[in-house]
Amino acid sequence: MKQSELFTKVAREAPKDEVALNAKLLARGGFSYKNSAGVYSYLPLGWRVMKKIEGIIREEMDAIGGQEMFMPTLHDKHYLKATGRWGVDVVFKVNDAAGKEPPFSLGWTHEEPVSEIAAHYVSSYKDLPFAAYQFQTKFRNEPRAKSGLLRGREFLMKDLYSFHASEGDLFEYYARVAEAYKKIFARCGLTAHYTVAAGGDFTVSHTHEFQVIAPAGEDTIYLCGKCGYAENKEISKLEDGAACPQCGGPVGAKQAIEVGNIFPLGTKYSEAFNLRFADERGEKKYVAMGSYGIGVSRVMATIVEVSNDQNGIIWPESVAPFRAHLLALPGADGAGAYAALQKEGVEVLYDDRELSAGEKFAEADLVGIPWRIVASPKLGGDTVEVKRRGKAGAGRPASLSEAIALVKTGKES
RNA sequence: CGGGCUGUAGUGUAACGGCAGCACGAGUCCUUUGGGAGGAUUUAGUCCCGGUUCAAAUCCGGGCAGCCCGACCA
Repeated sequence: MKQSELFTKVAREAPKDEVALNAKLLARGGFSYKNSAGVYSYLPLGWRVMKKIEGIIREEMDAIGGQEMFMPTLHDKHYLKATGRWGVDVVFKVNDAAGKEPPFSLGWTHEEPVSEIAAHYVSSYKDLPFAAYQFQTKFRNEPRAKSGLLRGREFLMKDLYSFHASEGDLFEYYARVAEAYKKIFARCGLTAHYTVAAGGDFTVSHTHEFQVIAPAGEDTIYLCGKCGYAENKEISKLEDGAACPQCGGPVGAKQAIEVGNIFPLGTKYSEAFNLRFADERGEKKYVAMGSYGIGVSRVMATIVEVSNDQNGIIWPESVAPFRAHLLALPGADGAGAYAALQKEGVEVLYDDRELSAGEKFAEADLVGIPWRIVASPKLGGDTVEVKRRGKAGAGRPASLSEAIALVKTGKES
């Protein structure tokens, strides 16, 4: 797309009410806009990143048999009352008549609705197992929104729920989801550590989180430097410098961002919604469930936290809003290169604006698109410059066709 | 939800209880053009409600909002 047509603009300064690096960079680049504390809009550039992340998650969920669906935001109060979670303090209640009990809550998670739906369709062991997921806006009345997009009152989440005839089958699937999560975070350019944690309001048993080491993280984990085993401080009996319970190596305390979690729920929710099946002998049993979340907006913010330099964001290719940023410096015409890139199917943002070279370079660095192609009057007619965002020094001159091949494949010809 | 801090233009700041000003940004035009260039011009503000006062950005009360620490959490 032509940058002159993009309705957002890059800002030289960050908003004064943002402290977190992710929020500063995302706001400056025109990726996000804060509507109120902990409530953000995703602007065209930011939404493209979100869609890329969503696409990666969707592929991996589909690969483990997840069936995508979409559940409501508005939840009748009988759902949370059934599981004793109506009183959870982060739940937003929606009022109607004054003085009456609010009839609805806004969805903060979806174990209850999905359990009720499953109960409607499941009657036999032959109906199991299955797993369903959605991308849905979650609402949580955080007493204190903070850390920019890392902790909002409203955020996009992928939530997967699985249904099984036995605990054994549940844990088998649980391990498959953990593998899928590892792939997702790796594909998003993140190093996520599989971490033993507590279940909070979701389950009494221990659960697992995926934690990305970052100073902005709200969690402290004890991570083994040798084997990678990790425990969340909230349940851990370890301390900094202790011996790893798995391999005896040294564990270190690290600040980390929780980008995903997986919960073995057991039968808590199936009992509340009478979600039962008849086994091979006709005996009624409760379905064993698991739930598995990834905060999509948090993943985006986490990538920004760990992938940047003093000039701005450095997007991994897999989630970048565009693959290439074509800059037409003053006196140069980038139209031919733009057409050629589009013809080759390269997602390209074409900076066709009348700005000085310095401004274009500075803005391009901030926006952080992986491949930069510069058209300049200093270069010969069909020659451009190619540079990888984050690489030092000037770009490399190349013919337009060489440049396109490089951008498409990421490899020198 | 407890504790703290702060609300003047998009950002940063100034104004004794006495005309709301400056810089940067943003917009328009001209000149410039390889790392945020220069000139002209325009734009835009005292968070809200009430009180005290001849007079309130300034003092008082209440509200609202934002940020930070804690508790809680994808």
